[in-house]
This record gives sequence, C-alpha cells and structure tokens, in this order.
Amino acid sequence: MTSDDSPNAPVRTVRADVRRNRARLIAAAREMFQRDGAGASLEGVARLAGVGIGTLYRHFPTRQDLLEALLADAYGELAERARELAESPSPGDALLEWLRAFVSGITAFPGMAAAAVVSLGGERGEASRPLREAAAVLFDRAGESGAVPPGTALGDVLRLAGGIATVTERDPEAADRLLSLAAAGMIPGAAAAPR
Amino acid sequence: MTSDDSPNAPVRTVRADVRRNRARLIAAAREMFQRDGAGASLEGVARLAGVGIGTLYRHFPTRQDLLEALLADAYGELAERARELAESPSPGDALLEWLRAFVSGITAFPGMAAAAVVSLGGERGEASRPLREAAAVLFDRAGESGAVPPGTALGDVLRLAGGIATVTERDPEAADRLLSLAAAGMIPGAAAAPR
DNA sequence: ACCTGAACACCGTTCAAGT
DNA sequence: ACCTGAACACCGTTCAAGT
Repeated sequence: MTSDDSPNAPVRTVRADVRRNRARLIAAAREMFQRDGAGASLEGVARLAGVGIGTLYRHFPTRQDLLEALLADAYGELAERARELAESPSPGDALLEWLRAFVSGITAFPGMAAAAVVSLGGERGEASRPLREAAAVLFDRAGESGAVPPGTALGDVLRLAGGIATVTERDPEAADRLLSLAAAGMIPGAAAAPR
Repeated sequence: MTSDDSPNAPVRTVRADVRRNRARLIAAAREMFQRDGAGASLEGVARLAGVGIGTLYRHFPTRQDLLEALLADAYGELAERARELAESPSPGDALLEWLRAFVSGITAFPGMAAAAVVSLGGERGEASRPLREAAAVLFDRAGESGAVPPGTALGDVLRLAGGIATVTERDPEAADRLLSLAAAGMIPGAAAAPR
C-alpha cells in the first residue's frame, strides 16, 4: 500500500526532504486523481502535497510520469498475482482470471487505463517491465497448454485488455462481459484474415 | 462527403446564414481535429470557420456535440456498408469485415473513437441510431447462422470494437490484429464465468 | 541541489451589446 | 433570432530568486 516499495522508489542517497516530497506528491496525486480523474489539476496536486508547483514538475516532468508512479504500485500487485496464478493447474483459466484482475487494477480512476496503455506500449515503459515479465510466465504456460491460439502475442493481449478497461472504466460489470466476450471470441469461426 | 445529407442536417425552415454557419463549423472542426486531434482549440475552429466563438457554442454546446456531428457522417457510411454486407452468404465473415470498417471509420483522428464510444453508449445517442439499426440486421443474421455465441449483445460487440479502436488509433495494423484476436478469442476454452 | 511562486501564455465559457 | 467578441476564470509550464 505504501509507495516506498514500488519499483521507482527513491534511491537511498537522496536527501530526506526530497524523498518526502516525492511520497507526498504521489499520495496527493492518488487522492486528486481518484476524485477528479487523470485530468485533475496539477496545481491542486501540488497544493494538497504542500509543495510548490515547480517541485511537482521537477519530480514529474509530465502528467504521464506522475500517472506511471501510481501505475507502478498497481503493477507490483498484479505481478505478484501473476506469479501466484502461474502455479495454477489450469493455465487458461488462470490467465483469464488474471486479466480480470488486470482490468480491475488499472481502472481505479477515469483516465488510468489510458495511461496504462501508454506505459505498456511506450518505448521507455520502465514502469511496466515487472508486470510484463510476470505476466509472460503465466501467458507462456497458457500457450503451452494450448489455451491461447498459436502466434498470439502477449503485447496484443495486454493492449486488448487495456482497451476493454478504457471503455468500461465506470462499469465493472461491462468490463467482465467484454472480457468474457473477447476471451471466448465474438465470431469464433470467421475467417481471420482481413480483405 | 458533404454533411447536408447527414441525420442532423438543419431543417429547411432555418435561415440560410445559420445553415451556412453550421456547415462551416463542421468543415472547420473536421480540419482542425484531423490536424490536432479531438482536443483541438475550439477558438481555432471558430476562427477557421470565420464565425465568432459564441456562434460555435450556440450550435454545439459541448465538444461532444461537435464530435457527434462529424461522427454522424461516418455512421451514415457505415450503416450503408452494413446494409450491403447483410446480403452476404457468409454472415459471420461479413460481420467481421464490417467491424474492421467500423474501427477504421471511427479512427479518422485521435480522440474520435472515444467520442464514438460515448455516442454509442449514451442515453441520448441520437447520432448513432441509424448505425445501430443497420448493424443490428447484420448482427442478427450472424447470430442466426451460429457465428456469434448465444446471448451476445450487439452493444457489447460495438463497445469492444470501440475499445480496440481507442487503443490502436495510430496503428491500423494493430487494430487488425486485435480485432482478429477478439473475434477468434484470446482464450477460447477458458471458463467464462468470473470467480 | 532543491524549492518556491510569480509571471506568462493559452484556452474554455459566458453574456451584454449589436444586427 | 442570431451573431459577436470582450471579459472572466482557470490551468499548464517556465524560470529567476531564494535557501
């Protein structure tokens, strides 16, 4: 729950007040984003954190950087869940169950899922590395057991789940339905190739 | 191509300058959104249309209203395409082909797909009515032929396709891959029920 | 090194005045 | 009826001064 264990926690050589400012900014951002969505006023975040707006920009040059600091915590929990589920005797079911947790975990506030899609697909994408590595184990087991169609890429599965999360962020029941639909297939027998 | 045949075209009793202003605003919005995305400056749209900003707000009280005027044109073309494809002897393939056209048609600029998801799911959703009615015929034929799993709702199919469009708006090849994946099923044999 | 917050730029939205 | 655009409010971002 605290952000000190997250992958982008400060290294130990930094000044105490710097580390404290960073933690306060993250806590304030979580509160503001949960209330107003990912577009919440950054000035408001700085005010709530009790620091100047310049300090916010020093720590997080872009809004996406701030969002990724929050995502990193969610990713940590989801990576842990993936490791647990990788032991399941039914890898296909386990993958689907994890995808439900993934969608749920990246929809804590409006706009979070869109930021997740950026962080998962981006070139830098440092924040999502642990998530992708843990998910890969689960995904590979599902593939070996034949639960996933040959040639399917994990990146596409995550992006598809991210898309579902993006359009259902206010409606968890719809998220479940769309995920079931995409898992089972909307048109299972159709010719896959376009044109 | 012109917007005079769109479902929200002005009725014939309005003053000529009002109709002209409306058409100019839509043309200007199309140009600005294509260049800068759905978040383009509304002041810039009004300037390009050669009208005051107040006139823009009188015609389109919200940004979503303006976006839906553009979507209405795309929906008209997609409805026509659905009517053609409803005659296909292979309704499942036809539905998938139409979904590709749908995703492509609502990604003319960044942010268009998100507006489409709102217009498809919203309570008012006037703009999307013709689209949904034409798609329903195609969808029902696919259902009758057994190409779509029993109990599947068209609204969920459209929302899922909208989600794919949202996360692939800059990458048409990814859109094709994700659509194929969701059509065939990510995990075809997994237990569908959560928990 | 880091923090502060004033200053600048820009945009959304309203509404009194005009036609 | 409709149009205009000044006026207001608000926010993002930078950077000179301070510690």
